[in-house]
Amino acid sequence: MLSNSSKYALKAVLYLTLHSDEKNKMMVKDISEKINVPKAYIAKLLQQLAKRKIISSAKGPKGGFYIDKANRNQPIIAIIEVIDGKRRIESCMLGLEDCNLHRPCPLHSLISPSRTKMIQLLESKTINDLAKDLELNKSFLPD
Amino acid sequence: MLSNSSKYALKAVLYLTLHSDEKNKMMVKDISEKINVPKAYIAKLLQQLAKRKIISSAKGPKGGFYIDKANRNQPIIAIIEVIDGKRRIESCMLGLEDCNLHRPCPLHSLISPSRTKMIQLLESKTINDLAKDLELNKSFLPD
DNA sequence: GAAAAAACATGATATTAATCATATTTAAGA
DNA sequence: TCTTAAATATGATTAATATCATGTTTTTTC
Ligand code: FES
Ligand code: FES
Repeated sequence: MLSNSSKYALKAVLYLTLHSDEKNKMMVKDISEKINVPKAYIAKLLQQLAKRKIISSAKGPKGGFYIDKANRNQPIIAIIEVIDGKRRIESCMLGLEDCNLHRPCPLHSLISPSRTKMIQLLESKTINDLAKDLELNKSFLPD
Repeated sequence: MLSNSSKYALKAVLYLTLHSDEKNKMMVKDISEKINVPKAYIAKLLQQLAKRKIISSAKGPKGGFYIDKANRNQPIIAIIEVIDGKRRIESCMLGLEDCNLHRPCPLHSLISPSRTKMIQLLESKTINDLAKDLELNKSFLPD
């Protein structure tokens, strides 16, 4: 469903949402340690996210990554789309080019409704929504 | 979600369900051509499925793979479990060891219900159920 | 009981995804 | 304006999947 990279990216973004803002930027090194993902690996992912404005960044001393107001209100799926691409999550279960309603594969009627639901939730829930759950101890960031 | 291998396996099993029985076995070569999957690749998958009794097989001249009555009534998920393993489909979205209800990851509440639903359907629908849909032109096997 | 036709077992190669490394650019602060 | 601290860009390596190849065993048929 999600690539490893997307999982890491999501962890990093949520961590940043809880622990950074315009005034408090975080360095790759610290993020990496806290979320337990190799530094060079998460660096690459964070750079991709920054380039696509999912998160914010500043170069130079006192620089780092952070999440600003606008970043916070983006849907979860934005992260996944940048890292995995839209296709991965929406593609046909049996490997058809597109999941085509006019010529559905044998699994389509079985799983399509559930998947559509999932995607809708990923589209409607924001980064901030998930961060709130974490703050309220309704959920937990895995090591 | 599903590996390529699982997708191929499922295609092959459904094709066999429609075109084989105890009296009419099919050789790898023919299956491979019909479902458009490389011969050596699908052969390996079919052998795994046969060893785990998901499908049937017979060696020697006039041998081949086929689906018998018992095979037909197995749940779809049996195929996926043999090829991908149970873990792949049930694992936590954020990469936790198990999807743990006592310490759910941030995505859990969002996607777990949909995923559970999907799994239940894969458990309850049989190979035969999907084959029926194909016969009635309610669904189609991808090339 | 020998020859051939099939699955079976095992291993090799190729492709993709995950991980690591390093040189370049930018901006802060002395 | 020089030094340094950070992200950025790019590419190299490693590991996991997907794909291909080939020798071995079983069973039919003559
Ligand atoms: S056509 Fe395959 S999942 Fe929709
Ligand atoms: S704990 Fe992550 S999906 Fe359930």
